[in-house]
Amino acid sequence: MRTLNEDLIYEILAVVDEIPKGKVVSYGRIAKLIGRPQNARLIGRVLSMADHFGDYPCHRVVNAQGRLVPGWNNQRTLLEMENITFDGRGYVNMKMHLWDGDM
DNA sequence: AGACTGACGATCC
DNA sequence: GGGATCGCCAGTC
Repeated sequence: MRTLNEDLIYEILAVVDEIPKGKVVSYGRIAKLIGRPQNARLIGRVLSMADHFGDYPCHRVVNAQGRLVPGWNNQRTLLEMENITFDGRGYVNMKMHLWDGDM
């Protein structure tokens, strides 16, 4: 049986791949979708190695504050290309771009 | 087995 | 709205 980790990766990447262009999702939102509402940190962990599994729009995943990935300054540029807008501090406008999820 | 860490979230101030 | 603290879960040392 696959380790919990492998199953987790599959589910997370599936959700990430479903994120429409011009939208962003918080880690907590994905965590809830995969059935681990309190494991939002796992999303980031998996996404960090998502590139090893394939090409996924991990740049569309931000935290609940709308903050981008620390150390990945280029993420903002990628999001701007997707018509994502930012507020004065460089945070994503969650109110406007937060993906509905499974709605 | 135990302790620390982290692409987080919610709460409190 | 922003900064600080606690809580969760899994991975890593």
